Parts: sequence; structure tokens; C-alpha cells
Amino acid sequence: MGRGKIVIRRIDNSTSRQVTFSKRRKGLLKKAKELSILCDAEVGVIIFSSTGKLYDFASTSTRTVIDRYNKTKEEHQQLRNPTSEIKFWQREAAILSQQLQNLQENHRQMMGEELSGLGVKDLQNLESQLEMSLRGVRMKKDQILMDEIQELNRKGNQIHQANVELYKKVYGKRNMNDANKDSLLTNGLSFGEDSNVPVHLQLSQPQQQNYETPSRATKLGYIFLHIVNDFDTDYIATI
Amino acid sequence: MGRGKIVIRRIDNSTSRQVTFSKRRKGLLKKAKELSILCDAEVGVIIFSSTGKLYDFASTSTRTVIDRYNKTKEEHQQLRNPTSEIKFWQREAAILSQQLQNLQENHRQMMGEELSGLGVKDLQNLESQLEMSLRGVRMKKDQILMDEIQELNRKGNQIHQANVELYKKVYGKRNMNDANKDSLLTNGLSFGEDSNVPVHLQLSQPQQQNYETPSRATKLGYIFLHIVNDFDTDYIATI
DNA sequence: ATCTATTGATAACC
DNA sequence: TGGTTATCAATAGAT
Repeated sequence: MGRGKIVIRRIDNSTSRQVTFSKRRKGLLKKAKELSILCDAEVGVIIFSSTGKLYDFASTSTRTVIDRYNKTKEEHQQLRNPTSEIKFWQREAAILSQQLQNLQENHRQMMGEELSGLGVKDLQNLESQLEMSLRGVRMKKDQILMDEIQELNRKGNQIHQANVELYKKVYGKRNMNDANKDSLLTNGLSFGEDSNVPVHLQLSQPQQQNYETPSRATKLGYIFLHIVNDFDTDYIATI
Repeated sequence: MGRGKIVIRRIDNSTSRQVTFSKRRKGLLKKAKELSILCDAEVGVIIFSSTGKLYDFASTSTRTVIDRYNKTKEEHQQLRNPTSEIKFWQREAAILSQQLQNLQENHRQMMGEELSGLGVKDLQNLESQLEMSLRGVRMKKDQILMDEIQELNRKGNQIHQANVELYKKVYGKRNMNDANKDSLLTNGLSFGEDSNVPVHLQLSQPQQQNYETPSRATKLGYIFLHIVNDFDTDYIATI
């Protein structure tokens, strides 16, 4: 019930998840309250956010609801009994063990192991999932590399600018005649306003990456760091 | 949100109240579940109808939620009986919880989620792992399909053999002259010892499956079931 | 936090 | 209870 339909599954984006948590938590507590009033019911809601923060609502009080729950379940007295508490934790451990086992099996399958129990349909689903994951991982990796390159570009430009400025100063101090025959700048760089051509680095990667026969060499793709205007270290510029 | 707006106050009519209770209870529990899934939260809901009947939902288990509530509220610390066995199981549960959490994080990364914490190196490892998994899954899937095809081939051959045998019997019973002009066998099949050319089915798959632009059509690869010698159902042979 | 298009929940009815 | 429909409320996505 929003701008678009959503699938009920953990929201990946942490910000969105937080926002949705706030909104839906409010909605849930409101509905709990309405139910208790409309239908004369005793309702308690306990929510722990993923960060561990506690939110609760109860038509009477959370403690009251819990007590009533315990009484109803007829485990209240027993829980004070150490034997019973041992049993509780044993059950708890059993549940966790089971969850762990399930997840481990799932994990092994995602690692491409223990595929014996699976049918063609399962394998296709797994294949799709792995393809999706791989796309995600590659996108993320490329993003990081692109960011790094952008940062290098930025710094390169700054150095270049500093270089130009320093050149101007040296050029101003010294004899005008020295300028052309002993330039400290490289590549016959022009000195005008348009000299701050951005130092340009780019990441290229083979477009037609053949998945079936990946080689170590193409794992990361080829990175060409191409500096359009080489900047020397003749001058040390503080950035 | 219905045919008409209602005021949030106790519904007088007992029947309506009961109906509304059923519907809204269902809605509340659904929303609690959605919140827990969407936002990775631990949610517990306890409802007592006006008649005292208990309904509850918890993303983990109601007792777990209550226990966590108690722990958070730090009101039950004295009540906990510090028997060593309890402590043992608590530790056991804590360890399992930790393992579960680790595995879950790992799992999410393998699902291509939560990649924020990873560096390029990690991402490369993950990428390699996913590629390996994918290869394994595809091999397994292809194996199953190939096996199936082999089995079909085997059955086809048997049918073919039976067909030949039956033909011989019919051919022997009838007039020798009928043989060539009204054959029940297809394609002018020869009858010699070399007539048991295997019925041949094969699976082909594009070798150059481009991973970067996968389409629905190529998910499974194309399967060409090519029957070299068509066998008809003119004869029903028991295999 | 605020704004809406849209979906989802449900009040009334059967 | 369980299904249908008209309507309102919640909220997803954008700002």
C-alpha cells in the first residue's frame, strides 16, 4: 500500500529499512491499540529493532500481558523451577541448532557443494540466485574501483593545478627568456586558462566477459590507468 | 478502511465485535510478521480475546521475545537461578546464536547483499566463490539432464529393438511380397544386424553463454532432443 | 519530516 | 466462518 508493491523480504538498504521500521512500527502499534479497544481484547506487542532497541505497547501493561501469557501457558511456576529452565535452554539450543543446520545446508548449496538432493528446478533457482549475487558483487567491486579512480583523478588535477601555479611563480621570478628553452613543465604544456585539462583516469573492462571460461587474468577486468597529462614530481605540491 | 468509517471505541454488538476481532487479529499478526521480516526486527504479539482465548505471534518464539524483554528490562536477573547447568545451556545458546549470526552475514553476502563492509579483495574472493558455485550448479544440472537423456535413449533403443523384433514376426507371418510396399516400420529402415542404430538424443547448449546479459531463454540453455531414428507408437512394446 | 499515488486492510453485506 | 466489494487507511517512493 504505497507507491509500488513490495515483496515481503528483508530490506537491503539500511536507511530504507530504518525508515520503513519507523513507519510500520507506528502502524502496528496503532492497530494493536485499535484492536484492543474495538474488541475489548488484551493486547501486548513487543518489538526489538535490529539494533536492539525495545518498543512495546500493551492495552494494560506489558508486564501484565506477559504474566497472563505465562499463566495461560501454565509455565509460570515451572519456569522458576531450575529443571524446567534447563529444559527451556535445551529447547532453545535445539531450535538454534536446527536453524544453524538449515542455514548451513543452504550455505553449502550456495557454495556449490552437496547438490545431490536437488532437482533441476532447485538447481535453476540456485543458478539464478548465484547469477544475481555475482552481478551484485561485481557492481559493488566496480563501484569501489571507479570511486578510487575518481579520487585519483581529483588529486591528479589538484597536483596539476599546483604545478601550473608554481610554474607561473618560477616563470615570473626568472628571466622571461628562460621560459621556452628550460621549461619545468612537461609536454609543451600551454600556460593559458585552458591548461587545466583534467587529468583523466579511466577503468575499462572487457564488455563481453565470457562467463563460461573465466581466466584469472579477467577476474578483475583490465584496469587501464591512463593519465592524459602526465604530471611530474619535479615540484612537490601540498594538497 | 471499509465500506464506512468507524470510530475507535468498543463495538457494542457482540457478533460484530467477534467478526471484527477475527479479521483485525489476522491483520495485526500479518503486519507484525511483515515488520519482522522487512526490518529484521524481533517482534512478539500477544492477544487475549474478550473471552480469554490466547493468540500470539513471534518472529522467533514468544518465550524468546519475553525472555529478551525481561533481560532488557533487567528485572529478572535475581530470579534467574544461577545453576551451572542453566549457565551451560545459556552459553550454548549464546554460542549458537553467534554462529548463526556469522553464518547469516556470510549468507547475505553470498546472496549479493550487505556488501558495504567489504573491500575489493573480499569482493574478488566472493566473486570467485560465486563463479565456482555457479559452475558446480550448472554442471550438476547438466548432469541430471544428460542422465535423463541417456535414459530416454536407452528406452528408445529398447522400443526400437522390440519394434524390429515385432516387425520380423509380422513380416514372417504375412506374405513376403507385402514387405516392401506396406512396411509398418518407418523411414525404410533396414533390417540387418546393423539396424539397431541407437536412437540418439542429445543436449546442446550454447558454448558462448554470455554471462553479462543473461536472458530467460538461455537460463537453462537450449535443449535439442534429436531423435535420429524416429520410433513410432505403431507397436506397443513392453519394456 | 512531508507529500501523494497506490496498494492493502477491512466494514458492510451475503 | 468464509467470500465479495466499496471504501478508507497505511505506506512506498519521492522530495
